[in-house]
Amino acid sequence: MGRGKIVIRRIDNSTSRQVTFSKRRNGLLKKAKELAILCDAEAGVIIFSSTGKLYEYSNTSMKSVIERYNKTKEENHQLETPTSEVRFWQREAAMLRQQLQNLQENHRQMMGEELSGLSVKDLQNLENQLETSLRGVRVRKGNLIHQENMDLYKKVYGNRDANGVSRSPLVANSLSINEDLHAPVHLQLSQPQQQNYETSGTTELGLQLHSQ
Amino acid sequence: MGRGKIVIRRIDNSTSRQVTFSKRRNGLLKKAKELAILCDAEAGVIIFSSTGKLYEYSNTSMKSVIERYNKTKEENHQLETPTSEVRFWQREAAMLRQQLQNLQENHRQMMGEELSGLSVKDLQNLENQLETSLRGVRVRKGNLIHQENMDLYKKVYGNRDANGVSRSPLVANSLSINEDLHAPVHLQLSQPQQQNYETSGTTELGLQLHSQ
DNA sequence: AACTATTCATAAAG
DNA sequence: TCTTTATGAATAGTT
Repeated sequence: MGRGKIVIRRIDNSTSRQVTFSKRRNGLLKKAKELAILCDAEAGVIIFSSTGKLYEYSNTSMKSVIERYNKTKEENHQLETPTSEVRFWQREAAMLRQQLQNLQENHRQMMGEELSGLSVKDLQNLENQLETSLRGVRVRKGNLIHQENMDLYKKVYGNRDANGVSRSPLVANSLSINEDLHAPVHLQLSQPQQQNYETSGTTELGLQLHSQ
Repeated sequence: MGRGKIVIRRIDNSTSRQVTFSKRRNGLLKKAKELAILCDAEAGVIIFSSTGKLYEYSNTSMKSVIERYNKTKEENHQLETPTSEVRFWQREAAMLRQQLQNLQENHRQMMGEELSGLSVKDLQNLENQLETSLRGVRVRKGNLIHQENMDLYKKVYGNRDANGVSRSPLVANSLSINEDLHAPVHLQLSQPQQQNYETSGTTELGLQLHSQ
């Protein structure tokens, strides 16, 4: 229900994830309120943002909702003694530490380290993943450079002739940036950057344009 | 959002109240689910119908949500002064959670995801790192394949002539496996494997030898 | 934070 | 309860 359809999967961009969270959180709480009023129900909504902040709504009280929930579920109330509270946090820390270790091992392998435990098949999968990532990064870099060059172009020349810009060598280069995505990957880190001196450089305003 | 506008007040007609409850309940649970997925949040929804029936949703588990809720509330209200031991574990968990988040963000970027916040320079660094990793993985894979081929060779021909093996076409190929590490990286995942049919294949024992 | 083009949710009817 | 359909609400993308 917006400018375009979206698929329901984690939003990558952290800013828009935050914005969407704020909008949909309000929407959800409003809907819960309406449901409770319209249908004479008891409702409780608890939301933790990815940063751990708590948002809640209940038409009665969260205490009442949770107690009723526990009663219905025939479970015990969670009145923890200080000792059990210590245990809770210990479990929490242990779980987090485990997650961290798993991720760290994975991360080291993606960094090309600690490969000795891997089979040929594992290594092949890792190689494929790295190639996929590399392609993704290059596409993104290409798009970003193109976008920044377009922005600089507009700054320099304004928006007049906006439909004819593709005839400009500068923009023509920008538009073709993704062309060699399937070209060989040069592995030498020390290798000089491929510069196209004909089409990149400093503008009249002294702005440095990017090139690949 | 229907054939007409409605005011938010208790629906008198019991039948349509029930119908509305059913529709809006589903809508609310769906929205909660979407919010959790889209925004990487933890959400819990508890609804009791006017007849006392329980409906619930949580993307994690209601137990987890309620425990986290109680913990958060306890912290906020400072109902009881946590013992130093509890505080120790709370700090520990907070630190681990932070580390985990940092590493997760880094990891997603190495997977080629969540690149929208990165500058051209960041992307260049990431690209360099991925290329370095890729080289490391390929070296390791080459060494491993060579080692496995050597082991197979010994199995087939025994250790006699162990010093002269480098003259064997099979082993000569294994030893030269790392030669093309600086050759272009072919990015097409679907590309056929480079097979050297002269020097790899099935041995007399029916053992399949690896090749790059 | 506001705007608005779109998609989505759902009230009413069958 | 399901399906259909007209319409108001929510919200994705943009500024």
